[in-house]
Amino acid sequence: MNMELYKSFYYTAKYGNISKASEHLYITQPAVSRSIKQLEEELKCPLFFRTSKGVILTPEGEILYQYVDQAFSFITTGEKKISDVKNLLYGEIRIGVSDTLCKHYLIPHLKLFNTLHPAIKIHVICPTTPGIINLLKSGKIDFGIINLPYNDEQLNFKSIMEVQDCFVTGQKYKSLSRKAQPLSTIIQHPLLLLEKNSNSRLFIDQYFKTNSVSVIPDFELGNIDLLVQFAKYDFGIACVIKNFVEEELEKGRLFEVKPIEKIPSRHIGVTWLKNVPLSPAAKEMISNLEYFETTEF
Amino acid sequence: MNMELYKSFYYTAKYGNISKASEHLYITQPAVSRSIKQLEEELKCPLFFRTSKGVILTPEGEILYQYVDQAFSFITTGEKKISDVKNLLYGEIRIGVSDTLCKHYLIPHLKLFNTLHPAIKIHVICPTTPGIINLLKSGKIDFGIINLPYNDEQLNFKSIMEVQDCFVTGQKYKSLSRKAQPLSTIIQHPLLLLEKNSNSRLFIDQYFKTNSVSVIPDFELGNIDLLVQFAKYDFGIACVIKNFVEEELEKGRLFEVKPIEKIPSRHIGVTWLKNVPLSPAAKEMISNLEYFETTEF
DNA sequence: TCATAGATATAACCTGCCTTTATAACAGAT
DNA sequence: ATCTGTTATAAAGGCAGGTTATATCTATGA
Repeated sequence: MNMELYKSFYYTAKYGNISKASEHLYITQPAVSRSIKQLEEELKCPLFFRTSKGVILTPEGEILYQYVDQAFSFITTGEKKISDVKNLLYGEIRIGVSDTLCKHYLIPHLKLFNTLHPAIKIHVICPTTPGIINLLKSGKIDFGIINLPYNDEQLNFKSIMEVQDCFVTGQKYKSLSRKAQPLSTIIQHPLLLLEKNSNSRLFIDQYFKTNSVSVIPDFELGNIDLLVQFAKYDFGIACVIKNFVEEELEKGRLFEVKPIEKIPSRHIGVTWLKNVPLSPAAKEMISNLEYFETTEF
Repeated sequence: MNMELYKSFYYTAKYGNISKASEHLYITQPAVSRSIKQLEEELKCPLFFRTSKGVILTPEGEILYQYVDQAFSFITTGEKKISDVKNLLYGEIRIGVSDTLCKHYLIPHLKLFNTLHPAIKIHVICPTTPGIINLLKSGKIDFGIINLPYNDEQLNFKSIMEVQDCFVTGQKYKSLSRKAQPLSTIIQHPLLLLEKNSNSRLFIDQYFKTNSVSVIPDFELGNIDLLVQFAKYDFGIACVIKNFVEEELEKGRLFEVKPIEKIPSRHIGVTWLKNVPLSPAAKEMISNLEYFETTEF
């Protein structure tokens, strides 16, 4: 059954007038006239009484119209929703992000995004980096926020923030912060590092390796907040992202222990599937991420 | 927006596979492929992820599909309803008919029709003959059942039963029933006739006029049942339709007074608008009417 | 690693349907 | 009687959309 015929039927029924319908359809009257005739033939059923003032639905036409009318309003709302999606008036974004980045980077940003686009629903899930990659590839999230570098053929990456790792400590080892220390000195103190499954830990391990030191941390913790807490309570020297502890350093609650061998800076990035187009909402959020300033503790 | 595109979209989404969709649409795969592309262009929005195993709806496509799916099932049920109407599995019939014809002719027929077509709703309205004509012309009823003859350019008529008027009486005037009486004798007794607004009354008045008698009835009643009751209670001689009082005559509760001047037979007929096609259900009922036997009191 | 199967995309061609044009027929209204 | 607005009909023509042929991609299995 040709759906185009129903378009003629719909407008003709709506206006009770084939000529009016043809105007709204931007085609000529005979075209509509014939479409209706064709529909009537295919349904084997007259749908309109023809009069000299227009047309009137037959009882059968009336019945059909009830359904066709509904059908068309569904199509129309469907199209409206799609246009809303494009205009960020409707939609949802699913984000995968680690605990730390969620707290220190994403949350403040989400707050802004939400005030700009209140109709967009946002889901956040906080697994490890490999978990994020899996969720991405199985289509469960739109994009992930991870620590770079990361290599994957199927993924796009975009740096959204440059971060600098650093060593921090509490009162007990404050003296070390007076001047830069050789890495070999630093590692003689108790060390607080992230757990082995994190990308950040891989990065810092690489740094130790590059500088030919072998490290066995005294504590391996799940996120930066815990590292900071342990450092404050003088359990040792923690390796954390400096950008996220600036306030603690300024207010003298933590002290930076600078190694002579500089830790290279690295990047936080957003990543998404190459072969899958992003939704307009996700695109919008990603494009905003890079311009956004992180906040402190 | 071209509705045909949604047909391709619908089947492709349903089967997650453009090739499968093309089979169901009885067109080739590139045709469907292009239709979808066109729809995506018109909505300015990708609707499917293409994979090597088929296609998967994008989030926007998913949203659209919810609406399109609904729309299509409305169209489908609409078409189903129309087919039901044709097969007398759905529909309604609105009938205009006088009290008397309703009781003695129509009701028994409706009972049969209803057992044959239980899904058809039937509305009966019982106005006078002019009322029936008005309802017809204003589209409020599908057909009327009236006493013929009746003349109207806009109407079709079809005789469905031949009826014979007759004079009947109770015990009091029983003696008149022994042999045929001259009309002049009959009218010297109290007469019971229908009210002046009825077609039947016009007919019998015409009969009196033809036979050059002038009649002033003692009672003018609204329907045949009342005439029969009054006759039984010896109020006089009633003029009624013989077909509807056969049982009363047989059982000796009424007696026929035969006039020498025979009353011409007349017809009950069904009438409907010329320029408006009848619904299948109405057509079916009308075609059955003529074959149906009337019942007695 | 290569070949295969099954999916979609692309390009060119061409056909048939649908639109347009032009006209008739009809009903009300002026 | 004429004019206006309605639908129906017939003929002609153009283009939307279908077909054919081919490319490309990706899993899958030998």
